Amino acid sequence: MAQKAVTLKDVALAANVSRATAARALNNYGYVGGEAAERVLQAAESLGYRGNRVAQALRRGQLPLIGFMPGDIQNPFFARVAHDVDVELRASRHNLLIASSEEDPEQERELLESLRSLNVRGFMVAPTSADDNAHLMGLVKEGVPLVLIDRALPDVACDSVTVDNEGGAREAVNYLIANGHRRIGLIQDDSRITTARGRLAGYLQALQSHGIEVDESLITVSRSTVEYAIDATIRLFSRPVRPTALFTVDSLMTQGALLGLRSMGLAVPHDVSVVGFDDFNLATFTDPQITVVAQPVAQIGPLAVKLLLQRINGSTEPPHTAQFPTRLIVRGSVSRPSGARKRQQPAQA
Amino acid sequence: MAQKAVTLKDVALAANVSRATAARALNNYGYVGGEAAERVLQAAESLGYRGNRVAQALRRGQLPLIGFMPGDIQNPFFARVAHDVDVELRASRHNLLIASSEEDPEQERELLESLRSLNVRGFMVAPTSADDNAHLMGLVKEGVPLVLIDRALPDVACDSVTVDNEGGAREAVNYLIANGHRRIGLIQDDSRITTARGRLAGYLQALQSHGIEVDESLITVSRSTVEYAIDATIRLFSRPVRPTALFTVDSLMTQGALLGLRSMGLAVPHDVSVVGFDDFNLATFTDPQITVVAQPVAQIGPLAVKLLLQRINGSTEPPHTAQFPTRLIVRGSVSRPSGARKRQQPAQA
DNA sequence: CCTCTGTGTGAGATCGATATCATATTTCTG
DNA sequence: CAGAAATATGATATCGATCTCACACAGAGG
Repeated sequence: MAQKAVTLKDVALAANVSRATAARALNNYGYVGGEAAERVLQAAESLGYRGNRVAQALRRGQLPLIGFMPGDIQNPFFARVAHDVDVELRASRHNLLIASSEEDPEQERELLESLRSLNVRGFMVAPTSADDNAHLMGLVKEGVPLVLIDRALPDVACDSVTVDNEGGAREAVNYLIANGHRRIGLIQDDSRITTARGRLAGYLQALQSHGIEVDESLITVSRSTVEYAIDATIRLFSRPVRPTALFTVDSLMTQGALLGLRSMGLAVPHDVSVVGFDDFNLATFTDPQITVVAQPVAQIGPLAVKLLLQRINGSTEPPHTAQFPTRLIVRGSVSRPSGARKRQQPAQA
Repeated sequence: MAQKAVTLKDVALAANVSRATAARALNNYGYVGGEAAERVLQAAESLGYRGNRVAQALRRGQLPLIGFMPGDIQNPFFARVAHDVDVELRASRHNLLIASSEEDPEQERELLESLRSLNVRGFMVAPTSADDNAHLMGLVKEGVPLVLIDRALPDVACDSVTVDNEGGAREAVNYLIANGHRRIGLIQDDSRITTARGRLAGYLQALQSHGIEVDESLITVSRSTVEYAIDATIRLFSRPVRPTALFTVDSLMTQGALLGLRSMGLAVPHDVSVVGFDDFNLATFTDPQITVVAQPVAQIGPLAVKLLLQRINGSTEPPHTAQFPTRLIVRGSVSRPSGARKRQQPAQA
């Protein structure tokens, strides 16, 4: 099929010089005669010489590629980060290899292996599991540049760019509590995932600091897709005693929750108050507008790239763990519980 | 930094055989003694031999990579396709290189060049421009496997997987006309993009087939992001004579339009009816639910992969141009125009 | 006992780019 | 004008995996 590409040898031949001289002319290093250089450049141009990045990579041991491994590229959060990373990386002539782990630790490991053997320059990973990460520690030990995005791992000594999950969740739930809610549902990711843990921790802290007993039955796990979240919501709200409020840990789940509630005929915020982690496009178009914990998405990709490039360029600084603050954006999806049992809520007045 | 990886040579040394024998044992071909093979496998295992895909690629001239070039990975449509492609490709041990063209033909060309020199096995491209595509024709001429996604190009003789843009748009606009609208706004992409052209054509056909004169001032161009679409909407609806209905050509623009209309205090569908191309998660949560032209997104990625792999495996069939039908999903965002001048709409009753 | 075939193995070439080294030529310096 | 320094160039090794080739040695058949 594909006719073979023009190689340095072809160029050298056409310019009537050796490969060595041709290489020197093209990459301008060493001594090259002006006239010879001219002929080489000319030949390269007319033959459409492109260079073979694979051969170059073999020579210098690395491909100018970055492996990007989100949980799911369809999540707008990761899509945004991927986009920003792609753009930033362009400046340093790297390309982006994207491979979703699909939140499967096994797949994460395998993909990492496979990209590793491609001599990728570095990785940006949103680790699927908080515990099971010998493979990541291995990377670090071998000195492979690695930046964790969205999810930090204390065990893995590398750079990370995250968000204050615990604080954000706490603020959200505090806000619900301040509005008189005590039965607050939580729809969260698989608890392997560190962000899920952080957000759960924030949820628990908020409840406990207000002396509200934690009811395990209000905590539901869902995959991070709209469809799963719809199911989870329906499950949660089909129980005999319903939550009066709901906190969802990412935007796809928030959307799923909204759709689930609607399908059950429950009105937001009349029947159920909702706060979601991560803002989304239509949060202000829904009726009511949705109150969310916003993350500074736009800052994550660029910072991650900066850190990664520093490592690639040999920085041996101690790991830099950036954690951005979140911001509660109050809109209209929270009100006081309608059928509230007043006695249980002394702080309400 | 990164300590050097285990090479075949190391394995051979450890197993006390030559590189040739080690290679034979690992890839089982040719004659290898049972005992020697055993030792090699053992050594490879214990040393953690991974193989160097770059060296392999140099040898056989290709990297098991596919270049995927969407207009914007943040568009849920492309994110979905990318995800599906990623998953499908995994089965044939290929990885996905994603690089957004950001709808810039120049960038598309450059990225293509740069991925080309990586000896990528094939490309999936959503071409940014309908006209300016010598670079893609070049690829085809050189026999590089290429599948166009979402946007076909008649000039480029290669496989493509698209959707019936013209028909979908026509159906949408016909539906608006059937509901009594005659001043129908259009928010569309840059007209370089073939999908924009197709959808525009459908829009025009619908109008013309009903004898409605086309008013250029109702056609607005926006980039495909929520933000740009908000602006475009506001611009469109700030003109003295407003459209009574709006057709938007992709889901991000639909969302932007909804937000823009809301910001102007225009209610859907009371003041403005809306139909959007491409369905989206929250289309059924908004109030009203949004009527859309749905595309069979889930089918695009898998088919594109199938076609591309066939090419990679040497198929020389004539180009296969798949075009999926669209489906109008009627929800609640269209009603009869409120201030309609009845006289002009004889067909309304 | 001596070919012939089937096994098993290593040496070395190859893929394409690049860096090192050695070898010319100049050109300059004293 | 000798010798040093600068310039220009080509041979060749290298990166790691793979494959061809040639060679060894076994047992089989004559």
